[in-house]
Amino acid sequence: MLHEQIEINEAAVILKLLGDKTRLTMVKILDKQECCVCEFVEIFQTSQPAISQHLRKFRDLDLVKEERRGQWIFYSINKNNELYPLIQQILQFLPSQEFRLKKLEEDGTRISCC
Amino acid sequence: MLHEQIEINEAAVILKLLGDKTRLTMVKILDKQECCVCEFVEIFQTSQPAISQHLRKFRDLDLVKEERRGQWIFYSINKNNELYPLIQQILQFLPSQEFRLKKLEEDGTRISCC
DNA sequence: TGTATATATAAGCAAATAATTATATACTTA
DNA sequence: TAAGTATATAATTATTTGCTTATATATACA
Repeated sequence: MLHEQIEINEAAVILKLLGDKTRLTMVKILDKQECCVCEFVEIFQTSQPAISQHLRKFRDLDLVKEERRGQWIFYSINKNNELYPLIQQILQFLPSQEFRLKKLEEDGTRISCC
Repeated sequence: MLHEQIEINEAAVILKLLGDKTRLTMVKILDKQECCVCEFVEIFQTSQPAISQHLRKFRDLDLVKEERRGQWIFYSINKNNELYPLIQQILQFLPSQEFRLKKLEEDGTRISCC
């Protein structure tokens, strides 16, 4: 067995968290680059509170790091989290989502903040 | 990239399915041995319809195979499912649940069917 | 054939979840 | 300091989920 073991209950919590297409996409993006709230709002064409609430769930599990820079708060994935190896394995199966940020750039909507 | 890619939406569906401690434990067990409904009822100390409903979700995604033998229906994991490689990776992080069936045997409650 | 056992399904309900709307906080800049 | 922007939080609501109870189906066996 190569991995640190994760208790079933704890694993179920993280899997449920990732079992939402918005959050799963967010994590896939954050695994490659940091991102601020306004970009997620643009990418998912949803409300800012909806995004903030998804991010809070990640924060509550210490899965992301946040760093304020001026008005903006940048989120990145916390690779030190004990659950990160599991997350990383899962993300390997998912297609790159870099096109989403590329699209923002092309549209000129990769907002001021970034 | 070693794996077949899985669309984000499809991955979110399976992760949500695994994001329940009962179902996650069921899959971990089924990955090692087939099991019938009555055993799950005993293991989880829950109702038979509750177990049947969990199993139906697996069947709907073709994640399990069922085989009737007399009165009993034995479930096993469908290793041919395109999502199985992802599931297998996830299960690697989880502690063995074989003790649960061992306990049934010791208790003499590894019921008539098995 | 009648009764018992194993399983599935349907209906109803309570809890959990995810969105919305409204508001608060923090920072920037004029 | 006032106005604007980015983000968080709280309250409300709609939807989803997982359980229960009741019932149906399939098989076994006396």
